[in-house]
Amino acid sequence: MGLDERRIEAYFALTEAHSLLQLLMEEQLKRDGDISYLQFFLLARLAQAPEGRMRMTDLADTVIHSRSGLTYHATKLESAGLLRREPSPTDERSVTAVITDQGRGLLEQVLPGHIALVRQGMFDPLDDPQTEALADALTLVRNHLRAMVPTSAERRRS
Amino acid sequence: MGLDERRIEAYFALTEAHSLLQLLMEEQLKRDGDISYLQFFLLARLAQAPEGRMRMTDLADTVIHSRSGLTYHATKLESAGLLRREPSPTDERSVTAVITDQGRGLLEQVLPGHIALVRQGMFDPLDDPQTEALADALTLVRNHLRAMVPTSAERRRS
DNA sequence: TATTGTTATACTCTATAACTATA
DNA sequence: TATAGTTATAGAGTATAACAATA
Repeated sequence: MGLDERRIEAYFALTEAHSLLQLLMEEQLKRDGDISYLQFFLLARLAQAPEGRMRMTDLADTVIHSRSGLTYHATKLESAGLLRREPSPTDERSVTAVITDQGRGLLEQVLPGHIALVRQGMFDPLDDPQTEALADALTLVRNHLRAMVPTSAERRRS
Repeated sequence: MGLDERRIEAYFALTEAHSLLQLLMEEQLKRDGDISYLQFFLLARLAQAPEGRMRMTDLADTVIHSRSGLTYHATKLESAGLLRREPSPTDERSVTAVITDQGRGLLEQVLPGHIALVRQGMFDPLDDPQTEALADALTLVRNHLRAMVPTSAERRRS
């Protein structure tokens, strides 16, 4: 078939590891902040952006969803007071999503448990060199995939 | 916070890599076999089990879903002729899911494109030592998480 | 009593295309 | 004409608890 056993194993391990991790995360985030995994990621992504703000379309691309899907979640997060949407001054078609203080507060509330779970679930079984190697490889793969996957705007065109 | 930048980066890379990969997979599987990622995994898991058969509860655990969720998908796959359900001879409460010839046929139809995509998306950016290291680390993490996550029966009890 | 699988039900999420407005 | 975001709507998937049958 052209892809050796070792690689197939690695692929399935990636998928299953991520599924299991996500199951644990979903529980933790629900418990600590009554928030979904996806919404946590949206807030986390916003929080690390300059001034906590990002254009809707760019935000959609980082989380892979269709724009309508992002609108759906943005509406929910906005109702909960965790982000707000502002018109862009430079391009009036654009909307900028901004994380609120309350949104940052929720992140702070949820992050300690989240990070503890990441450490426990993902890094406890690895020593330092293995951790380095994993980080290096995953970063390469992620960057490669980013280039391969069309943006939400590109997908829409076709 | 106790978890260094490198590890947080690796964690986010895992999540994003898997999301991007899944987006590509979903398209490929839909196109080549009109099947979802989850249903592909159910069939693939069955196909690699002895005699292509597995107890419903065990199958649910490998794919992480609730039992009712598995019943939902098993019903769809059965309607499509891709698996069948048989009563277990040893325990009459149990149901055994068995992949059909048609199910194996669909896997064969879909696998070449799938494997090509795995190679292109996941392994093209890695050299051999990096691939080895990634496989080793992900396998350790996966096994560790398997032990951490309660089975569907255990989750039900609580 | 405990376990297996199913069902009913309500809910969340997703995806498409149509729509408005700005560029 | 192309792009940004929203909306309407329809469909897929999910989770819970209640259920019947068996251990």
